[in-house]
Amino acid sequence: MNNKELAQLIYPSLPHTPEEYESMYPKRQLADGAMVTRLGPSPTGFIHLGNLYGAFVDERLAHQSGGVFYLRIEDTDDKRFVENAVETIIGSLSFFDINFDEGVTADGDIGSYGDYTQSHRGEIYRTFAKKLLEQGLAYPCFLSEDEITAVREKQEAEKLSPGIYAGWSKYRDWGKDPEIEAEIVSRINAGDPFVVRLRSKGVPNASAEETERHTVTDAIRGELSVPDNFQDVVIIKQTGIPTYHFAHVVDDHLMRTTHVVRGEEWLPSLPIHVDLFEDLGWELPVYCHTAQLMKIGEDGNKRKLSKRKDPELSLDFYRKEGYHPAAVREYLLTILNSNYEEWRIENPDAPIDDFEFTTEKMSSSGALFDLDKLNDVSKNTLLRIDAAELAAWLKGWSDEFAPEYAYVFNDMELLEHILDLGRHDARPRADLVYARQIMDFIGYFFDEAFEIRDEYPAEAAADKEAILKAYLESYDHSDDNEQWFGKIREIATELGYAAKPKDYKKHPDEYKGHVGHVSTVIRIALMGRAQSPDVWAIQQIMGEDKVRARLQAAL
RNA sequence: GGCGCAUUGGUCAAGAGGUUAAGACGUCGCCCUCUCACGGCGGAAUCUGGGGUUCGAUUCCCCAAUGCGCUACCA
Repeated sequence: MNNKELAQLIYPSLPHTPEEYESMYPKRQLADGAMVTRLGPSPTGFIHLGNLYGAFVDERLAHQSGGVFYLRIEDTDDKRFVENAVETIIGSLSFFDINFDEGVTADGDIGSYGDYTQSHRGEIYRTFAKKLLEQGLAYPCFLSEDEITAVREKQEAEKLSPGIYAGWSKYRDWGKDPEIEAEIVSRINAGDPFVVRLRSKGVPNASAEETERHTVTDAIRGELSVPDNFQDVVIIKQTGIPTYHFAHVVDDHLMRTTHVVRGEEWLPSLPIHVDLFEDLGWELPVYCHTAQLMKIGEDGNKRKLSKRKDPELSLDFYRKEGYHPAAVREYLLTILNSNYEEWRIENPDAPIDDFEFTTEKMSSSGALFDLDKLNDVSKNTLLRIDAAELAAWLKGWSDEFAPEYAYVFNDMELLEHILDLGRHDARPRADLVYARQIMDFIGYFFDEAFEIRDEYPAEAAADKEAILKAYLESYDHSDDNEQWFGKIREIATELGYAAKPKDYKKHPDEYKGHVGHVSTVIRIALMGRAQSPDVWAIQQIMGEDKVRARLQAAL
């Protein structure tokens, strides 16, 4: 029996030939330089910051070059399936403005390179596996789990590389031994379970000098020197479903992906993929192996972000806290491309997509996630969003994640005034960071959240009533900022406080305190806290009634 | 254990065979100022170590250390 007959025995009926698939999925008609990228999540539905980081690279590359970005569901591991995962994935990403042109959607596939769900592509994978079988580049393997374990133990004892490769699976050389050939045929006929393994061409356990190497271009890391693969990896599992390795090669070829963006954890299996691409006679895509996002662990060491331990890793964290998606994107870009911040300083108002993203500027070492930096980026990002938009966005956030703040949104116009406080000054305030923080920051405007939080300053606590009484009596809501502060100065002076802090600093014995202490008393009565934006501006937004009521209550 | 990738301040990082080794966040101090924020000025803080190559290396090479990853019919 020859290879062809064996292949026929294993896969007797397949609807299409490899050539037919090639013509069903022809090379894409795209402009020069247009990149085709893809995101291939498994359907656990869990998308974390690391996924977003990678997805962002895919999205930018494709959309910046006039190419195509598509979603493929990689569900070759049936144990990982989670209900509604696809919707969750698409939803999480679109929240961050990452949208697909093609692939799986909530209402079926879009695009002519599908099916985009790997578990629906069994016939395609089997067709190409059959081709490899016919050419003797793959073989059926009946090794049981126990046998494989035994092999590995023996290899460990002999200090050899673990795995199935030349010399370790009798099925590999099936053509040479009639006895094995007979066994294979009878077991296939008997319906025994088997896997299809790649018959690798590399020399097992060769020394560094003897190992053949291939040069592969990585758009992030430059030229990679990849050794020959000698592992007979499984390409089709017992279930008939391909492994990642095989699915990656077949899909990315047939879907005409030009750039494969994936985490650096794939680097060690690159030899397998190179081997497979060569066996199938296909051109290699450009690989972009991204560095992992890390986090500092309890032990002080860097470590990969883990979904169990790190709440800030889950995209939900940002949504629940109310980080604006634009801020998260902005932050991600600062760690993705080292020249981004510089660009942003030069182009403070440009849309983020105007930035020319390049893989060359990506770091090949893993970045540590930095919440401080995110917060800073977020402050500046929010400054670029106008109050009405911000208010609407906050409402959406509250509706979904924080209904306890519903009272904030009863008067949207009022909210806009509050949010705009000090934002249009020559040197705008930057104190809005994320929704939950904003709710607290502006809380004193609302009776529902108002509380006296801070202590009255020691210098003026004794005069609290006198100050507030005098203030209330002199209060004129139509005073402008200057008139208003003039009155505070008068009150301060009358009660024995310095009208200017400097005077008090120079002659601390001559005064009880200074005008700052007096205004702090007023600030606390009105806002409940010792720190706030300009009191006059706040009063104008609050309205006279509320101002008088608060002062009265504090007496 | 084997293999792969990585290593510039606390964090993100630019950088080139000869530089006072950028910048941002954070931090500290000062200024502005009725508080805070904003803004301005200034400070502390970095090339993992050891060998080479070289007149000279943080930069190139080797080794080591450390970190991360892979070593599945997971992805």
